[in-house]
Amino acid sequence: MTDQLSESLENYLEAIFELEKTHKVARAKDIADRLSLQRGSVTGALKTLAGSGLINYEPYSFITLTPRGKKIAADIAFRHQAIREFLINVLQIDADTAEETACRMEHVIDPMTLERLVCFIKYVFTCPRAGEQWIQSFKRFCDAGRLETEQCEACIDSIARPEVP
Amino acid sequence: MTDQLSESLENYLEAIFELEKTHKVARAKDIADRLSLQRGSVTGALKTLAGSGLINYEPYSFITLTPRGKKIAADIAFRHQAIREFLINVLQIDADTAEETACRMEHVIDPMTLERLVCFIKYVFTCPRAGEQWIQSFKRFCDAGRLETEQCEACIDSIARPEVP
DNA sequence: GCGAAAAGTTAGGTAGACCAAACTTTAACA
DNA sequence: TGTTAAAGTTTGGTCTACCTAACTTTTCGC
Repeated sequence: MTDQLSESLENYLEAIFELEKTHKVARAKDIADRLSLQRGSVTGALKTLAGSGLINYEPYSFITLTPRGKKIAADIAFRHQAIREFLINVLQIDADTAEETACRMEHVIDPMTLERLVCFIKYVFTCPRAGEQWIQSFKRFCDAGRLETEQCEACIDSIARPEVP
Repeated sequence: MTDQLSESLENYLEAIFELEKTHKVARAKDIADRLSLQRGSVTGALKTLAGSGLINYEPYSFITLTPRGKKIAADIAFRHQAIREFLINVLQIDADTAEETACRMEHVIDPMTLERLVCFIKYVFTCPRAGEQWIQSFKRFCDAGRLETEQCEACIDSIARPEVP
């Protein structure tokens, strides 16, 4: 009941969550397609999830999340989104790679790291010392393998100071 | 042969790698202890790894990594270390949590993300706009939930400009 | 409303990764 | 050097998560 879900079951729950959003209800076929599994594999997982009280499931009927299931699924989706944002906006990873990596990392990140990650993204785009310009410079740092020291002076001077009342 | 290792086998390889460093050779008992497994479980895994040419293994004898095994193990250890460093030095996660999270993430990070992560750590501690002071400010940002805007002016003025010849 | 296609389920099977317990080999020391 | 404890292995079993293929139910187009 309260024990935590396997990576596999988390994926099912996440798929149902997304399908509910786009299609109102989730069908076994769509879940199978989304996770690249055979239809037969889905049935067993649905029974497990229903047994844990996370989805409403009767044979040959539609599948919906219970309140408990929705809460957990939303949490998984949040983890996914936070990691994806970090990879894309901070590390400047391409969208496809970021998506795939987020799919794997979402199952292994702990609450503390998640919290800090979210906070860090916010910090980077809030603190005047960092920001979009600073991230663009990171991208060039990656390509060049070194800091463009000759532009440091101008870069530092360009920092916008926030108004303090 | 060339197919990639399961998370489980990566853990065995990493354990053997660390034990070789500290004890010269790895013994099945130590591997079992390190991974919190029963001795019986280790034997099977060792056969698999030997079959893949990653370790030297004869029944009742010591275990060592082959060159190929060592290369892979070193790569796993590098992934582990990079993630751990990021968590501790950038996100300011405590050492124990960072260690545990790195143990899980090392199996799912892709080469591109790893490269960028390593590069990002270097960037943060190289770019004058960031650095140790900036990270300390991040820590306060996490606790306070907001930027200490009233100190922005002084913070920006305190940035050390690198000498350019 | 009927028949075929699509969707869902069931049954039987495989593979990986583990465990517990019995058994074998090695090592240690008295 | 012989005995015994520790280390290593084997065996048989479990659990999860898949698959394929046969079968059942539902849905949809005519």
